[in-house]
Amino acid sequence: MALKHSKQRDMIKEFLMGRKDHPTADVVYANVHIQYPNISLGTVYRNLSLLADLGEIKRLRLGDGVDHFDADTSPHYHFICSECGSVIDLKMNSIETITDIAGADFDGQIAGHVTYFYGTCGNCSKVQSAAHSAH
Amino acid sequence: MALKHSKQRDMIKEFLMGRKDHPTADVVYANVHIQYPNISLGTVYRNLSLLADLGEIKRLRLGDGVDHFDADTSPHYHFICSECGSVIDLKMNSIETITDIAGADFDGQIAGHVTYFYGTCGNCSKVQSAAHSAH
DNA sequence: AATATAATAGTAATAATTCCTATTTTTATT
DNA sequence: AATAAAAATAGGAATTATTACTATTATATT
Repeated sequence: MALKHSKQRDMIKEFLMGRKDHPTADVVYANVHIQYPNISLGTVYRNLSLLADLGEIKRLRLGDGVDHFDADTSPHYHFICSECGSVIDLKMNSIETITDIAGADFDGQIAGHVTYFYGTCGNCSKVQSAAHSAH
Repeated sequence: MALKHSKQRDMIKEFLMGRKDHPTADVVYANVHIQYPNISLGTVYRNLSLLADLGEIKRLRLGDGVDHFDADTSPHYHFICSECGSVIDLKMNSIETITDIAGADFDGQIAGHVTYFYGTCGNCSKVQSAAHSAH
């Protein structure tokens, strides 16, 4: 049961901390694999899950069918672009009150909420308006 | 391209309209299969996706790795119980303002948000406190 | 150094969902 | 009612993300 140190886990965490684009498990694998060629995909999955269970990273489910991971565990929200799929941190005021609003007329215990926003990111918006004006 | 009528699709929609528990594709299959024994699982999946694309039903992704479906397309929010997995409609005031809050300092276009709440449902809360007081 | 145990690599298995194709249904037209 | 065109189906194969299995290796403890 006692946790043992592993180079693979260190590299996975370190890689994730150096990124702000919320990569998926296979992106983590592809990158760590460059510096540590015989790491296995199973090890990446196992450690991402372990780190998430320990609370050292966060697992993001953003409706695209693949889990994303984030080394930033501070409370914040995400935007996923419907065009290019990129995941972006949102700087925004707190919306924590929604848990109270939801619990006002409910007989269970609300522990929390999952929220993410979607639409067209800044880059894709620019590309679209450029393509439009070119016609 | 023109849509053609099918008994299978009717039965799937009808079944879904008679339920308020947001079943998954295989639950839909298991039930419709009773009255229409040679319907295939692929047909259930295809029609659920088609109906969702047409906007006649809603596809719910609630973080449990399986898609749920809801015949109620009016805007409302869901609660998923971490104990028993049941999905419950929430009657609550609007939280639509969160889209504006999120968009205040963002350079893309926010089209909408996905929010669901989790915790312990009323039933499971009762069971827990009963088990606790029995000690 | 010896031992115990956690972690790994590599592969097999699982689960949800989508894809494929020959056949059947539906719908429009005669 | 018969014909023809297109959509939908059944059944099974394929895909994708993820987890499980197991013999071997790495880590930590005495």
